[in-house]
Amino acid sequence: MAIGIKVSPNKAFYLKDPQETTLGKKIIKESILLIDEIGFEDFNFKKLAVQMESTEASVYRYFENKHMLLIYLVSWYWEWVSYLMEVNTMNIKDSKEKLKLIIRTLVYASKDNAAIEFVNESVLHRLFIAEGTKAYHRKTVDQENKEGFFLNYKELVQKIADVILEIKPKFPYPHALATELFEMANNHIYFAQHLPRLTDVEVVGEDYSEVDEMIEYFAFKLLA
Amino acid sequence: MAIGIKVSPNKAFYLKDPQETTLGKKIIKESILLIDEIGFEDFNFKKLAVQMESTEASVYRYFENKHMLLIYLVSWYWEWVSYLMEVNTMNIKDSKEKLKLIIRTLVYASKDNAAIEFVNESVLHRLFIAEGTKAYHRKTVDQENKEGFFLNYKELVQKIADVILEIKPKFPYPHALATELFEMANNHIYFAQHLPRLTDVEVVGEDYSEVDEMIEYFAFKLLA
DNA sequence: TCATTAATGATAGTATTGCTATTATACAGG
DNA sequence: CCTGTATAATAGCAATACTATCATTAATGA
Repeated sequence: MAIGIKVSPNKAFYLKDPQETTLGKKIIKESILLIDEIGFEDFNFKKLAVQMESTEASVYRYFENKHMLLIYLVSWYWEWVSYLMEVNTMNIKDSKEKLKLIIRTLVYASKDNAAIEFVNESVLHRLFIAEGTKAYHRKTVDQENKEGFFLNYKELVQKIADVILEIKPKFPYPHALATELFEMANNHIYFAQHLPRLTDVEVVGEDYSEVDEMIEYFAFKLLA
Repeated sequence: MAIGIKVSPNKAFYLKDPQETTLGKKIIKESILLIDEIGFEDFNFKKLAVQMESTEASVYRYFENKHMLLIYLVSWYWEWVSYLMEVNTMNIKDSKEKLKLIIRTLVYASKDNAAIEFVNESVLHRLFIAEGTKAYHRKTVDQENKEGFFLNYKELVQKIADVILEIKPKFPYPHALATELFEMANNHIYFAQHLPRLTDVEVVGEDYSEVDEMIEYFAFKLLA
């Protein structure tokens, strides 16, 4: 996300646009750090206010509750990855090469970058891996879906699916494969770090190359 | 799970074995129904007590908190699927046929069956699809993993991985593929029902056949 | 049959969470 | 300098997440 570019999550996510004010940006910045640190279950607006040296009431002026804040952050992540994908595949002609670069983007989403200064994308990536699915695994999913809460995810998947179809126009499951590539990237980074017997790859520090290799293997085997 | 067979989740999950008493069984039975109905976020022991016509304090004698109850239920599900897999592939010689039956089991886990009378496996399946990942996407995952909370999942994955290796001994990612088959089954049933643009399959009522077909396609393409 | 114990129910109470309301202060634009 | 807007400070309330105590019942067994 080049400097000056603004990520634009759905207006329905917030009561007041956090990107418009200093306090709002601080909420985004600090909530990412705090959720990453203590986990979404233990996170609340009181703790966030303390960490920000602001007040609970002020945070509530921006977001209805912590679920809406998570939706906002997760949506930001989807948009951010979409953007990275675009940038990284720009001017690439070969579809297979494009898919490789897409996979690399999904795995290494956090790659440092001239990004929005108040968002630590690397931490956001980790947050998404750990908490992302909680955004849509709720009883409210259908209503929220109607209101467009997950559009960014769908657009991301559509973009990947388009490339899949460029490679193999008759592939019967382009969206499902796109979704799986994205989910696999996140899942197997998490499994490698926390439940290693559920995977075959290792992650050492920031080195996700084995995950990248594996997903490439899966993708191209399926599209062979 | 033939009548008389007892599922045996880790003792560390509970304060007092719920399978040993009438009230305990009622907690299992009613909590599955209530979580399925209102979602895990809104679920609490007070509401469960009301639904059971018991008291909050009584529920707390069995489970430390709702997270531990979820771990118990999820673990039950993993064990139940493991058991079904065994039964369904018993006496099957051909490894490919075995994998097909395993996939069918993962997708149709809820298939009615001479099961434990106080657990509605069909509802448990739905609950797992919606809430399952919340059991291990928590800050406590490493500690809980050490205490063996996820052994049932690992054993399930190992069983599938063994069959994968029977089919293709040199397949480089047997555990990851096993995990993905399981995760895909759950994800795409959920996506088909709630976020259809993330997948290519349709689920109509209880008919998961398109999911089954798709996962078979993925698995055998990868093992070709 | 009585005494003992274990399980549950009934009730109460405390600390924290989730959220709303009110007023005061600061400070930015006209 | 005035006026509106954003934030801070504070309070408060209802719900949640437990814990403790005691009474009641059921089951066990001497």
